[in-house]
Amino acid sequence: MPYDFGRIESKWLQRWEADKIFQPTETGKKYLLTVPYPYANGALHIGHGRTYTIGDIMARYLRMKGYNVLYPMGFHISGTPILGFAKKIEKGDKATIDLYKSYLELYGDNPDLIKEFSKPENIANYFANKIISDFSNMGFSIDWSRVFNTGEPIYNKFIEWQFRKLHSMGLIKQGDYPILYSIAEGNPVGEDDIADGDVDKVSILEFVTVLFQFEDKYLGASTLRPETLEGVTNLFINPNGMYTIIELDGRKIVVSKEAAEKLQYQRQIEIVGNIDPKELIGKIAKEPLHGRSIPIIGAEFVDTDNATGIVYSVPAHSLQDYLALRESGDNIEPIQIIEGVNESVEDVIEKFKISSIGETEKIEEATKYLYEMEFYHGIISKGKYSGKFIREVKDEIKNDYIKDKIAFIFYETSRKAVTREGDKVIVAIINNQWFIDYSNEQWKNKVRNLLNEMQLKPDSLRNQFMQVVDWIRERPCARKRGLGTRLPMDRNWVIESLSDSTIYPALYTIIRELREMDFNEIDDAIFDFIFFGKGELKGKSNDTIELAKRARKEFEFWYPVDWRHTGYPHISNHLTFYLFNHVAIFPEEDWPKGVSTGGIVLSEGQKMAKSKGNVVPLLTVKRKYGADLFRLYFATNADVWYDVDWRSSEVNMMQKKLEKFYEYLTNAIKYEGEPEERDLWIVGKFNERLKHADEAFGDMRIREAAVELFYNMMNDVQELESIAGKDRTMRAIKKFGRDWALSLSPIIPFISEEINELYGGSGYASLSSYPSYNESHKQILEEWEYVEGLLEDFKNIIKIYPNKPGKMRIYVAEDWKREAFKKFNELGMKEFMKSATPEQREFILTITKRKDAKNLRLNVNEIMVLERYKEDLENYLKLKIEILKTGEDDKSKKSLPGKPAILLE
RNA sequence: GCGGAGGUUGCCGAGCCUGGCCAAAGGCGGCAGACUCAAGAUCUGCUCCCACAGGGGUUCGCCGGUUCAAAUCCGGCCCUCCGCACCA
Repeated sequence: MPYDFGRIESKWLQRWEADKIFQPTETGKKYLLTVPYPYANGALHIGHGRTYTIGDIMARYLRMKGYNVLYPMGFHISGTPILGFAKKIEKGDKATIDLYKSYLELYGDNPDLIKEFSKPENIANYFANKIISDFSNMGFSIDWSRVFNTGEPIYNKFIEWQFRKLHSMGLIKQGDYPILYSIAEGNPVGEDDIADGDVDKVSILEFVTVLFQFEDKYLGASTLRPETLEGVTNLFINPNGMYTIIELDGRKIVVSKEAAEKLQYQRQIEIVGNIDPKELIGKIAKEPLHGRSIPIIGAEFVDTDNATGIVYSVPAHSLQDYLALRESGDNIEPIQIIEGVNESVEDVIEKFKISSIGETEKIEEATKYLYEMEFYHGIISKGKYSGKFIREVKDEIKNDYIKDKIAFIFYETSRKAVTREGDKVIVAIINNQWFIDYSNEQWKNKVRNLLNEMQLKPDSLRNQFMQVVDWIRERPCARKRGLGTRLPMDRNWVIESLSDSTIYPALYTIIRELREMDFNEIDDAIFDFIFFGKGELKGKSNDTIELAKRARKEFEFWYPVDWRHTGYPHISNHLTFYLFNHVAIFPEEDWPKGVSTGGIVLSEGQKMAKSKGNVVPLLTVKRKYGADLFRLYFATNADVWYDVDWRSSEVNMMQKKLEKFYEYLTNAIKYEGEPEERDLWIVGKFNERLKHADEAFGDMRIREAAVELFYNMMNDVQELESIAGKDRTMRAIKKFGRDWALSLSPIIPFISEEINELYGGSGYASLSSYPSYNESHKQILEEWEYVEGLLEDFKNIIKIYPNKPGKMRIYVAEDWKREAFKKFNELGMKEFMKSATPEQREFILTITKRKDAKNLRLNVNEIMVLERYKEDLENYLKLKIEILKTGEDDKSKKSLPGKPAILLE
């Protein structure tokens, strides 16, 4: 019977679905296992597939171990991406249209359906449906009766309830917040909206703009190093630039024209007029600390499109300033204000071999070098902060300047950036931005306590989480656009897509009851009742009350989440929010029990990326290889927490192995008759491997379990076949074939069902008990392993034997050696030596030097075992065998108990 | 910078927690053989060096240490990769 995965997989899919076998009811030991829902904006690839496969393998394993496992799934549609794609399709953007047409083609749908995709909800619905079929095809044991998406009204009500709760607990705040922004679009922009945003990240820099008095105005000079203000010697301004006078907080300030535009998005300013830089150059300004007179010097290197387009110059501590002054010939004496650093600006210029100000790259590198040195080791030697380390007072200095109104903050992008449409990206301050206040220390402490109680895999996860909890601050939780749930406190805002997906596993438990409820009756009181058992449902209809009670029961039964698994990039965001929000909203008994993170998937050795053309869609994999093969590949190729590489050549190798496995099991059943007793070591071997694999599964070491049960077991069977021949092997396989298939059911569920049925198993393999360890063949296994040792020795010798041997003499060690060795093991060296004969002493001294001494099998009746396998070995090795007791022969004297001497001739 | 992971024999990649059965699983690649008219596929064996009757030597990023014994434990150093937020 050839391995036809298409036939087998669709057969079992239909049966599973017809019998709804993955829709658990509230009985027995429950286990709620979740994986974050996918974002429904495109076809899934094998990277997504791996995470859900790991979840499913664990779900299936635990189900077979007697747990009542619920593995639910929903869809994420919140945020801007789907909206953005819909908009682009509406606008006729070619790249986006081609991409979505390719998805339609992939799924075998008419590419003309693309028109539908100008509506975001159509994109979401289309892909949600495709993902359901993709996931089902992969054999995931998901309860689809509980599916929902984050855009539907019931979900919105649930999230609104959550946010009103957070708000009432004082965990939601408002404040001003800098953000990347496109003037042309009038909107905030994320990494995805920026050209090359993924490869060259844009961050927000905080410049301190210091005000230097000039006549009735001020010049706003920007710096990233406000601690050097004491050392200022002059100002630089671009003679070819355009400058504007603005009014801010009642003062007239000169900045570049570009800066003035940006500032309109950051502060309340008014444009007063323009000013020609020539009117400034050569004149004098006053620095704000002591009112020293400072010359204004023209310098073309000043970029008017970076910060305010005016910089102050500290030649003693800035390479660029030093070089500029040296080249302009202005005779200005640097003012040293930092000590404790061994190298001066001149030294660094020397060190990096910089000859002119044009060498931008070298200067950048050297500046970083100098800055890090001064920041970590430098001590301020002038002014108010004298004697203090820069790293300790830098922030204080900045804040003092702002307080004293001699400086303000100017936000700038870390590099020049444009959107994918080519519009300039700047930094804007959003007023009254809503935040979730993750900086709250009491809240953090609760999360820390939870982390100490939780099960986490891999072990390093606990440290990583603790670290994140330490540095996490307020997080903006709403945006002005996007799909999702409107913020109940202010309906102009939409809850941001990571913030609306933290406690939703709770919704899986009750969604079915909510759907039956009269939608208008669903309100906060209903959620309070279901989740906390609080309050009475006054004024609700009887049906609603009844459903709410049922929902309460479901929730109490299934919650908390026993395990959540996802990829490691989620540690610092989603998983952390998941913990924080559970801790805030739910009572302690409903807090998460365990979390694990997994590695990512590489394709042919590289990160998957559309630009590299190595993205492998889940669907094509399923069509080409079948779900079982896909699952087996990921199970065996790397442990959960490591990255895994998808290489088609290796997948092909694995396919052959899997076919062979299937062939063994389907063939074996056709063989009549009982197996030979002497071949049953294979059953012992299976049980040993099963025991080991069971332990590994329990600890989520899926790879170890899979390798043991699949690879190693296949090798054992092939070993048996090469010695016992096909017929005997097949009859032996029948003895444990069904258990073998069942033991692999979490990984290859379809083949498992097929084999289980073939072997007359009743019911579904997926719902069977996991096979249990049985030690009835332990003795024969040990005896066989003794023979394996002999074969090993034979191989070593045959390698160096000049021609083909016709005969092998096997000398079994004399009994006195066995006795001596046993005695030695019992008594230990010291005691043994006291009572031993000289002959015994010499023997023990020589063999204890051998490193394999501990390995000897002493409990085997060697002659009996050798006689049993003599014929098999003769056929296998193609020579005659003679079994003898050790005599006087030199070679034969090498025999040890459990390790006979061999003589070839 | 902060935090995490890791550097193993031609390549990929186990082992390391719980030192000795470790010249170190498995796969790829390579070599030889079987099969074949031939190629491919498949199967078998070999694949650090030297011995050529089961022996010896040198290896697991580098340098030291602990130990009878270190790829494994400890200390220091060098190098690589990943995450660091308003983005799903």
